[in-house]
Amino acid sequence: MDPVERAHSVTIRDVARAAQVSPATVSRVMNRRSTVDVELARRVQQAAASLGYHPSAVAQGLARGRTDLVSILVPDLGNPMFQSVLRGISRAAGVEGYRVLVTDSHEMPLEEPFLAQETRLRTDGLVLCSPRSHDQELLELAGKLEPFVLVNRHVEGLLAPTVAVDYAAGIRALVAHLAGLGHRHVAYLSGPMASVSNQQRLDTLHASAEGRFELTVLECGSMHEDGYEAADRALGTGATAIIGYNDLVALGALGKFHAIGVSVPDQVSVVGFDDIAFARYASPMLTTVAVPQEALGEEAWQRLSAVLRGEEPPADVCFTPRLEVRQSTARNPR
Amino acid sequence: MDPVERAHSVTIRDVARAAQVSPATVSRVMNRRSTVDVELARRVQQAAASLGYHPSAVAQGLARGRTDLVSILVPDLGNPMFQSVLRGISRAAGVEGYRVLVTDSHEMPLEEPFLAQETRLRTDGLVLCSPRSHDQELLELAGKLEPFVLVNRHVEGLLAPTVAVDYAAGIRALVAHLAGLGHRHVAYLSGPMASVSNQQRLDTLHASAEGRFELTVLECGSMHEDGYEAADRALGTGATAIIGYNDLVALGALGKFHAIGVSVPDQVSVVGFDDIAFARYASPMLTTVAVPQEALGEEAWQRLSAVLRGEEPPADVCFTPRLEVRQSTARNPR
DNA sequence: CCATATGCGGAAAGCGGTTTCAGCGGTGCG
DNA sequence: CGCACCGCTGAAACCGCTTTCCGCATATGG
Repeated sequence: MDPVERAHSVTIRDVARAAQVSPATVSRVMNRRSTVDVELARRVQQAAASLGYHPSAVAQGLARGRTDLVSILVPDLGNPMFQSVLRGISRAAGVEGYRVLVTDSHEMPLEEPFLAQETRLRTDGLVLCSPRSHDQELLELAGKLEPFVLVNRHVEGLLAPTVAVDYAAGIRALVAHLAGLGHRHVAYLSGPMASVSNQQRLDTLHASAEGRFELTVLECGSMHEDGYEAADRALGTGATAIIGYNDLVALGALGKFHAIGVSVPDQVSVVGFDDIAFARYASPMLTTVAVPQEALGEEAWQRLSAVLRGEEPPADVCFTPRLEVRQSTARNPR
Repeated sequence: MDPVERAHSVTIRDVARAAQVSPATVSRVMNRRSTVDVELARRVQQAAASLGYHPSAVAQGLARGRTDLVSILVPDLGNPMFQSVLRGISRAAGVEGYRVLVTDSHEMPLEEPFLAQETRLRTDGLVLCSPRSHDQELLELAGKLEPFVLVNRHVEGLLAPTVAVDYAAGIRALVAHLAGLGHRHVAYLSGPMASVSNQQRLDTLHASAEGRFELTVLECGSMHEDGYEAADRALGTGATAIIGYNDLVALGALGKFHAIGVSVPDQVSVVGFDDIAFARYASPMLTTVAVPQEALGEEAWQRLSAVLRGEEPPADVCFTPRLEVRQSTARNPR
């Protein structure tokens, strides 16, 4: 009764009382369920409006067994690549009335399983974006994560819908490009060592560089600063071309070269991965392997959405990235 | 009973039954509330573990009247500025066990009130980031949004905790810098016309440019592409310096100039706002007004957190941005 | 040794909705 | 005119968990 103590929101019962109907009827009106007498409906609408009633999403969630929320877990919210995927999902999900809960694992693979489970518990489904955990861990976790979809990662034996990118093809295109420009020594600025996608790129790189050029691998990281810091180390190896783990790293290297007066691509070529928006606006414009980022998110949502509706999700998709040759690569000057 | 039909998750009752205790006791054990006999506790723990029990966040939310979720509404998830703020909030909130629900209004001021309310309904609190709506609208909405905090925007007469940036000071520093370099004609690439912050910058710009240089305003936008597209238009006005609405716009212009062979800063100076990470890595490195982005998010969380705990939030804070002079500005060549 | 304080655990009442089910009056048809 | 059916509404169960309240058993003090 105490108005101070009960600052709480107005409930369906309050509306029912005001409109002199039962809560059931209010619920029906609010949800346009079975037909309700037009006069009653009007009374309910009016009561709801004048009381400023809004149904509690939490209570609805409990009653309906559905929250209209989905989670997405990314390794680094600071990476435009994941931001784009997030945008893609967020936009597509929004159209169907779903909202998105974001969790950032801050590139800490060990935290990932816990975070994934924790965030999943709060929503109806989950999108795992470039998970850094091991296959084994994901397989064990799968049961508790369902329904979920996997983005940017294929896990053998996992039944979850997957939206992936054929990075191997991207690597091969990159290698062919650099070899074609006459480069005989290439440095790879490696991503987080724990990252599976880094491992894959590394394997493919080794395999396809074989016989074409010498490959030097330098531990680096996944962010701007890492690339910036590693750039001159890479140059020191004598490499004439540098492959960044992703665009962030490549752009970081670009920045460093500019700062120390090393000309790209005249003295050294630089390439990245992802084709984030800034790759096109950097100077020189970054040659990179273009991944359809928003489409990745969009496709991920299509699959999650289907599963949530109890339907069969579309078949797994694997985008073949496109080599985007711009200005940061040129013929080997030596 | 049918295992197919009841694929549903295991509830607290299942655990209670398995451990031969009441649901109340299970709850107590799970929440380490009042002391429970160690033997019983063990039984419960074990039952929970073996059944793979995890309490339903939704049910907890309803029962406790608290979701441990907060919302954040941003005008453009694609803007690194907001991503940083989001990171700041997300990180700070995470420490206290809160997760973040993100909503992107896609620079559509008219949608904002609806989205704000909608997203607020699902959580315990809201962070409104650079809202584009009018003061009036926000004032009317305030009651239904509480508790919330305002970032990057001050609204007269609004009691909500506010974390702001003194853009006027930034503008003045910028104007002084450009005037000091001898620029007599400056073009402003205006942000979304509906945006309040754009309006403010415009006003301050007009006021402080008075008597120092001629100011031409061009409608532009808030994104990369907008800046890219507007760059040569700006050059066409005869301006020797260009102020972008934000870094995205400025970097877009930089990209265009590079593409068409206009040298920055030799032929034209370019400055932006925010100091997103890429500003430092662009070439030439962008002169800009640096806003402490993650700190903005962090401070916002401190205030929201206090209100959620029922405490008095810290006083409003207003960061004074710092002019970050880099390489994209130089003396007027004419 | 009895009365009172103390602590632990279960029953039950919510939290704020949705949904099933049954009752009610009214209509159509035989 | 009576019966079956139909559409609309309210009562009540339920979603899964928390928390108050109460009873019981044991420890404690007089």
